[in-house]
Amino acid sequence: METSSLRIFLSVVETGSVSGAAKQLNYVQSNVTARIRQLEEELGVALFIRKSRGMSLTSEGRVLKEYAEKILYLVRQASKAVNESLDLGGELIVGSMETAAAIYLPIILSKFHKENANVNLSLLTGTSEEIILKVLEHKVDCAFVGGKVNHPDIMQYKVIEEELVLFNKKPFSSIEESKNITLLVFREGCAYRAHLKHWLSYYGIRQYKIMEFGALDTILGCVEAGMGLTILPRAVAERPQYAHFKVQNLPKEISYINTSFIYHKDTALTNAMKSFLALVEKTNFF
DNA sequence: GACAATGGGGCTACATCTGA
DNA sequence: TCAGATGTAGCCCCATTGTC
Repeated sequence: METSSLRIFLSVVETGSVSGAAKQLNYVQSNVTARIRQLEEELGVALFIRKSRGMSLTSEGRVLKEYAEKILYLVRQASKAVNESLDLGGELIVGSMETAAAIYLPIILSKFHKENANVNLSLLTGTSEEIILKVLEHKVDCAFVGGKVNHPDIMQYKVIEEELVLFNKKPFSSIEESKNITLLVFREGCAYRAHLKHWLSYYGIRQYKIMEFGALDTILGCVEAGMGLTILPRAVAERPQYAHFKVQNLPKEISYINTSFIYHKDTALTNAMKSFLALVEKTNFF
């Protein structure tokens, strides 16, 4: 069994079809079909259920998927470790939710870069749920996410307790004004979005519209235009570029959320990873 | 029309053989 | 011993077919 076969296998799993995998890998469809067939012959089991539109995993396929992800992760780690031993620096992929990427990461990443100039550092942003999934799939080495993560494979510690505040063009004088509002939020899976919904249900407000965005600047631009409201850490309002926003406090019971630093318990502690962990530990986020 | 499977043929890497 | 020739296996692409 070759790693190239496992890559093709995982691509079919990810895209849900042979043609999708072929497009993703820049192969022709027949090549992917043949490689999957070879893998099935080698293992003596069917890995996929063929459908008229795409393929889905059999129970044996699901077992292989788990091992294939681990094997390819180990191969990547081995490559990183060898690069480090050759003093090539290796690489580190850091995941983060948008706000942490905008507020805290520039400080950490610039420090890390100064101390580890030969490490190829990548930053991947998304919602907390998306980033946690990527940590579990070993697609990022470590990450900053909102809230506490309850998963046995995740190592975590609190880096900061954020105070969340309401960003609205005209602050509410009473909660009655918040009926039929528009929420300006990140995609489903964002910890702040969940907190905002929690805040509304706290006051029994269930009628609202939702507008989703992918970037912090866009959300705040829409708040400024009077399109709706959002909740974000107070640290955002303290940034010079956002200092003109008038923010409103939330009830204390629901205004705090932890930002956690997480990594997979099986993550290989390469020099780059150790160095980043040490930096996060000694950084004062307040 | 979209998608998977199959057959045929080209290309490349590797092992083995052969002759100088 | 070494360089070139030959055979084989594996991977890939193209064209085509079958299924839904």
